[in-house]
Amino acid sequence: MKALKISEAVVRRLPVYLQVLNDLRKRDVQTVSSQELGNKLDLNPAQIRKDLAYFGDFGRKGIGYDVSYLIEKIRQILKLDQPLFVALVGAGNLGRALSNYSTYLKDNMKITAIFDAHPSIVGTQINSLTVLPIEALKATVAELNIRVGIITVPAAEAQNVADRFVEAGIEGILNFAPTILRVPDEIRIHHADFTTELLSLAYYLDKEGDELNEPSMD
Amino acid sequence: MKALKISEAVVRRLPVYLQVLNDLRKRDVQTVSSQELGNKLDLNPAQIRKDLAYFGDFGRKGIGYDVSYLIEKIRQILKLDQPLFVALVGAGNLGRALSNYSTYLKDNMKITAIFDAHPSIVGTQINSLTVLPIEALKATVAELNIRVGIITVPAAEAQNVADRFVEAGIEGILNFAPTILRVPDEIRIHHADFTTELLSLAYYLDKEGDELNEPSMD
DNA sequence: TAGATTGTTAATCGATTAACAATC
DNA sequence: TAGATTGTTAATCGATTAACAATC
Repeated sequence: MKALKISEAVVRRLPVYLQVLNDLRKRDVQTVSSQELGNKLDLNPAQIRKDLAYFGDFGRKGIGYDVSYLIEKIRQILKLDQPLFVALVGAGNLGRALSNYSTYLKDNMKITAIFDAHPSIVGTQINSLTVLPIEALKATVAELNIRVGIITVPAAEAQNVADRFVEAGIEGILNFAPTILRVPDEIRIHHADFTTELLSLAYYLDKEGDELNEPSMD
Repeated sequence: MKALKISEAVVRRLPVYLQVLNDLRKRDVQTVSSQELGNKLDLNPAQIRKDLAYFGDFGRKGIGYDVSYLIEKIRQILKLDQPLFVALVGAGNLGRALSNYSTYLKDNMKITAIFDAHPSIVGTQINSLTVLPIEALKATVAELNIRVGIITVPAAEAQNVADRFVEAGIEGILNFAPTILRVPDEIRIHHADFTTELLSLAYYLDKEGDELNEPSMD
C-alpha cells in the first residue's frame, strides 16, 4: 500500500468522525463499530471503514475501533498533534465571533494574531489579543510562525487580504467572504461561505408546492 | 422539463454562479459564455452548461448567457424571487455577526426574529430587532411566516433548539453548531460548520513533507 | 456567411456500496 | 469456540468531461 491519492471527500469526513468520537469519549465509550458510527452520521459503514483504512489499520476485527486511539490517529492524520498558529484579518462581528470560538483550541489550532485595516479598531483588545494594523501582517506571520489565515473582511477587500497572506508566506486560507479568491496553486483555500449554504437551502423548501403546513398524509 | 432528480452538487453550485453573475452585472457585463464562467470558477464549461440545462434553455447558441436573465432564472430556481423569512436562535457573537450580514438581504432572505435563552440577552436590540425569549419561538414563527431557522448556539444546546424549530413547523435549518442534529427526514438541514473546514485545511498544509509514514505494509 | 457557443449524448472517471475472507 | 466486525476487492452507482450537431 503506497502513498495513494486521498480524495477530498475522504479528508472532509475526517473532522466529522473526530467530532463524533470526541463526543463518545466524553461519554466514556471505549469502543465503537463502523456500524454505530454510520448510524450516528448517516453514512454507510463500509465507507467509514474504507476511509479509515486509507491511513492505516486502526480497528480490530470482531471488536471495532478504540475511541481514544482513533481520535489520536485522526488527529495525527490532520496534523493536529502539533500546534498550528492562525491569523485572522477582519475584526468585525464575525471575526470577533470566531476568535471566541474555543472549539478548535483543543485541536491545537490557535488564533495568535488579529488584524484590521481600520484605525478605529486597531489597538482594541479581543481575548487578550491586541488588534494589529494590516501593515504588520507580513512581519507578524513570520515572527509567530503562522501558517493559516482566516479572512473575515467584506467581499470587496477579500482579494487584497488574500494577496497579503500569500506574500507573507501563508500555506492555507479559510475564506468567509462571499467571493472567489485568486491565489497560487500551492496555497490551499477553503470556503466557509454560509451564504452558499443558505441560498441552496432555499431550493429544498416547499417540496410539494403546498402551503405552509407540512404534508402529514402517508 | 420533467421533474428530473437534480443532484445536490448541482444545487450547491447555483449560488456560486449567482455570486459571479451578480459581480458581472455590477460591472455592466451583458453576456457571458460557459467558458468565461468556467475560467472564473475553475469549473469545466460543459459542467456549467449541463447544470443550467437541467432547469431550462437559458443560453443562446453562438452568443452565451445574458447575465441579467440568468440571474433572474437562477433566483427563480432557488425560490429567491419571493421573500423568505428566517429566524435565528443564539444572539451571541456569531448570531450578531450573521444578523448584520446584508449579503442575503438582496436575495430576498430576511432575518425577522432573533431568540435567545439567556434573560440577560433577551430584550436587547440587534439591528432594530428585539431579542425574544426562546419560549416565544413557536408563536413567532407562525405569526411571521418564518420557514427557515438558523442555529448559532453552543453545540450542547443545538439539538434542543432544533427540536423547537421542528415543533414550530420550520422547513429548513442552517446549523452553525459543530454537532450532528437529529430531525425528521422532511426537514432539510445544512451545515455551516467552519470547524470542519478549518480542520480539513490542516491536512493539506506542508505539501513538500507530504509523504506520511505509512504504518502498515502488510 | 463564418465563427462561436449552446444543449445534449456518449465516454470517462471517481466515489460509494456490497460482499466476504480473515480474524479478534 | 461462535459471533462480530474489520480491511479489501469487486460491483454499482453517479458525477464529470469530451465531443459535436444545431444554430445564433
